[in-house]
Amino acid sequence: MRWSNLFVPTLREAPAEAEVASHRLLLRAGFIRQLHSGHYSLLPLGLRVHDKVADVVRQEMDTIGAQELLLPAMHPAWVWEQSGRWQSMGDEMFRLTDRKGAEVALGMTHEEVIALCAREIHSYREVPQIWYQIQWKFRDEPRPKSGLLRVREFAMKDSYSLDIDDAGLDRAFDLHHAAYTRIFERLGLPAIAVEASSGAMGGSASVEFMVPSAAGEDDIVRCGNCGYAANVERAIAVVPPVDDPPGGVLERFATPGIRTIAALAAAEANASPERQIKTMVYVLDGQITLVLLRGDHELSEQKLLDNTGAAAARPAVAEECVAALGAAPGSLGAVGVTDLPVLADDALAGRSNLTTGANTDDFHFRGVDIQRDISVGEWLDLRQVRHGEPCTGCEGPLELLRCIETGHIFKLGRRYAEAFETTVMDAEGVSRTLTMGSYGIGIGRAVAAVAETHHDERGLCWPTSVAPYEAVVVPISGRDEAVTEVSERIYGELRDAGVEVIIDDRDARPGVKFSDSELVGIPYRVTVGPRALAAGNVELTERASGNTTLVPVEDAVASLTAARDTALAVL
RNA sequence: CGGGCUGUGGCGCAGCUUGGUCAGCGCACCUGCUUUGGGAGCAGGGGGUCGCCGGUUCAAAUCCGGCCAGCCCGACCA
Repeated sequence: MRWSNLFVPTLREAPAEAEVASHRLLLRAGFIRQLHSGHYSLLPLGLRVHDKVADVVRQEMDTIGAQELLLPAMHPAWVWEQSGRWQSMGDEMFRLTDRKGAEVALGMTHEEVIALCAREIHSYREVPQIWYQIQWKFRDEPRPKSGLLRVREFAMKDSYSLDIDDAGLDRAFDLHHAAYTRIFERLGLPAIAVEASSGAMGGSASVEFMVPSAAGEDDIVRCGNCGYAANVERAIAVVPPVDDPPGGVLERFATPGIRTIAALAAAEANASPERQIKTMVYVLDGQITLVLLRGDHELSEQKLLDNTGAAAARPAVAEECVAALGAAPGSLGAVGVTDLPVLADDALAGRSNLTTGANTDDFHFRGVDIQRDISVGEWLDLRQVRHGEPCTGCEGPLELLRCIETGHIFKLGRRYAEAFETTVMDAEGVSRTLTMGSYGIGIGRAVAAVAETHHDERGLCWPTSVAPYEAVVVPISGRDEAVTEVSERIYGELRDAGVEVIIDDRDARPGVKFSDSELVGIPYRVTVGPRALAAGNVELTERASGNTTLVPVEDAVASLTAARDTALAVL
């Protein structure tokens, strides 16, 4: 490809709306353009990277025996009604009406369609199956952001395993786990596999592949010592015990104007945050519920949902608190509350002589003994782990890491197969419902994650496995015939050698060509200039390291292909 | 959905407070000449209903109201 023919609209300055590195650089380097919030056009270079990422995924899926298919992006409403998700998906599903008045939706995922296809399987002899597709998915995200990281339409590789029993599902799950590990390695993504919440999908195992990045939206906890890793939605840590002074007598006292844990700690002796009870009022599936945590602990809403089985949780508004308890937030407590469900975090178990709100504005209780004074309905793990807390496995300090979720695998079980009566006959002639697993990788998000992980102040530094082109030949001084001749020759030979190469044949100054090739992030550059050429040499520059070596003209192609092959072998 | 910010040629911005020779600057683009190892120089040139609608006014990019869009934080989110 000749740069003069290539559509790469590079920008000297990044558009103001781009904040995170991948968004800025993908825009500046001419890979993507936004059409609308959450909807991006992939320009030629962007599509090449996208395709390469998809190909890596495809190869590794094929390696574990998965078969590619392609399912419709538009689904009739009844399919989603039959699985119960027409309602539960809510506003996140794009819905429209066709000319006949029939309701349809743009698919956000394909469990239903797969379960329907799988009805063609009739015998245990025909399983296991792993089917995958790379398909455009649509989700009406409340807030698209960060370029390709969170969008409303995107290509996703999703695969589905179909098995007759749990052992088969376990095997399919493990195959995917291994395949995903290889995929992210090949993409140059330092993904960490973490235990995750299954969320609304249910299921018995759930692992997310997380790439550390400040641009991410999820937090994970990791132990550098023993390797424990989990999404904060599930993570646990050792909570060092707190010594409560004995002899607490329940006593109400005035706390005028005090509304926060910190203010109470400052005003009252023996009421440091870890010796207070934080009372949060939540509405769980419509039911007002008190949620109790240690004063210095944070609630994890996902744990609240997961551990109660509730479908929806939201903090109660002040009016609801007053109506339910007689006081506004800041003076709330669970002492003596018997008409509402009370959930308490495990870290409060056995605690005594604590301080908490008295359900009268400007009053608190001291001397509270959880066991004696509060009717706890259920003890649960509800708190969010904090940076530096001891690992439950080895006591090593846990680190909290912000990450991009690039992959998620989990066991669905029989929910969808049951909804569509997807059954097979087993060896005994008994009808058995298939069990499914679901395994996703966002292709565009992976592209962004690679950009996020591989760039410097000059631009992108693509790993060779996904680079839009592998090499660029840069002739310096288009007027020098020897330079032109050697450049064209090397360009032709590289193409013949199977290298994806561009020649920057533009009538531009060297600085422009260097800057553009670095911004775009092509891994190898061959610079042909009169200076080196006079001694029979050209320069070979590696984008990522910036290292330049002089090589004789006749060795250039061999050196470059060797370097590329070495890089690809590792990926 | 709550909070904050922003909409002026392709990109980055100034102008708005104090309405009127303000539609302007840098980059990009076009033509010509020169130039060619890190985003060239000179000369000439093209391009903008100032997000949209309405109002105030002799006069609106500028003031007022409404709407729309985008970005950021939070909530939400297989």
